[in-house]
Amino acid sequence: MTLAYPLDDLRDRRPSAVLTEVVDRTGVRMTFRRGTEIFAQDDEVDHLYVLVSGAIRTTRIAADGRRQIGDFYYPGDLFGLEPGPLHQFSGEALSDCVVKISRRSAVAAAAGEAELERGMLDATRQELRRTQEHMLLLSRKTARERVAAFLMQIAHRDTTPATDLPMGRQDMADYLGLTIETVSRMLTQLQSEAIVEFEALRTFRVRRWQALENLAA
Amino acid sequence: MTLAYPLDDLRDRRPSAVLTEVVDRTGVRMTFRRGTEIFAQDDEVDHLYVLVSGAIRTTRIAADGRRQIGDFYYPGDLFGLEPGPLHQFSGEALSDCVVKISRRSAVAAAAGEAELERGMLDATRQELRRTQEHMLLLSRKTARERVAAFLMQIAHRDTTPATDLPMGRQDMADYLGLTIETVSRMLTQLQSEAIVEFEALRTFRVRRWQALENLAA
DNA sequence: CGGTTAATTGAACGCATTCAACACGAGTGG
DNA sequence: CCACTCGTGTTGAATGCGTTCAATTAACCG
Repeated sequence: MTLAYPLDDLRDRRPSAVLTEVVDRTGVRMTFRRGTEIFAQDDEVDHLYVLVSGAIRTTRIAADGRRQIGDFYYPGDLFGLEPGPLHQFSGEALSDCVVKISRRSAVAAAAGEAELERGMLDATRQELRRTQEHMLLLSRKTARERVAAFLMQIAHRDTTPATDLPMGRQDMADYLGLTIETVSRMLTQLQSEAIVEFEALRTFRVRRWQALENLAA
Repeated sequence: MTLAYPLDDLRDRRPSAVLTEVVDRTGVRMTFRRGTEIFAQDDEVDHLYVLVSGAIRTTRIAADGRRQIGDFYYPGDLFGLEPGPLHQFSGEALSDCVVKISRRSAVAAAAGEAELERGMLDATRQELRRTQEHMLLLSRKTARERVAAFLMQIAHRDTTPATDLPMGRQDMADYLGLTIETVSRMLTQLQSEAIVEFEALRTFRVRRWQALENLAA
């Protein structure tokens, strides 16, 4: 393997982390305002994106207008990865954010074709796993369980006591396959049972972890 | 790339097709009786499977007993591919079937490590795409639309006028995130509207393609 | 502050589920 | 050939969860 860039300290990382590192180092830094599009549905897939700060959602609009959120991404995440040559989802900034972007060919040049492929495989696998979990949530969970699982997932990723929700209720609803009203009701319910507590509309704190875990099933 | 097996005629195929071909040629041929398990949930992922004849389902049982079908596989399909080191799904024979099985290391030896990885990436991408479509079906479609979409998907894959359903109603229900009763009702409904026609419990014929497509949304 | 968007709450509705009974088909044995 | 049984699928009636439609409240931002 020939390296056109010093990556020796990356050898022991998992393959997708190498990609992340390369993009973070060599990619073009771009900022996106809250609500703007980073890539669009039907765009060609040619870049790798690493989120530096802020939060991203991937969205898909069906022909009849029904909206679905593919996933949410946070700092450090690689995103914009898709199974085909065209984007099935669009990528949008949930908040003002900083993204590092590289063309695939640039990553291949920096890390080697083999390393790129290894990283892509690893990253695609992670994506598949997330999608499978998401599918399970959608297929057999009640509204209550979905919302609980969602809050747990979000709260799980940061250590700070108060967790920030970068997305609005509509985004949560479209991710969970529910309506905005149902999401709101479940949040109220979980709060009234002292399982979570909302300090603001988009900031909450888990009060009873065990209860939340049991619910999330 | 060094080849320990003659694969020159495979050069122009898509990467996953190379894997399929290698497994089909060099793998161990095994037969499974209807209803038997080919690999189990929590088994180590170490093999590649190519279905020669019959049909397969992948199943996942949640802690609380809720059952979900990941996907159905047909002759020519590569299956048993998963994102992690352990199987999240079990693989079961829907009918008596013939499967060719290779260890990953054997495929790597036959086709080369790079070719294996390229093929795995391609195959994982296909898997991801199927899962994404499945997710869309589960998140925002009505029972009627789900059943219609399912029948269309099945009917689409073969050219014979009468399509065989290798799975029972319970499997359909668990794939579609519905109950067996709802599936049955929707089938009756679609039939009463002359959109499809059941010649037997597990054999149907599409009467009005356009109507079915419109429904499947 | 007022104006605007986002979120919550309430009431009625409807789709899918649940619970229960019935029909059908395949296989077995009298 | 019919009776019996078991597994599978269908149909019916009642219930309930999440949606829909509508009104109210809360948060955000100039």
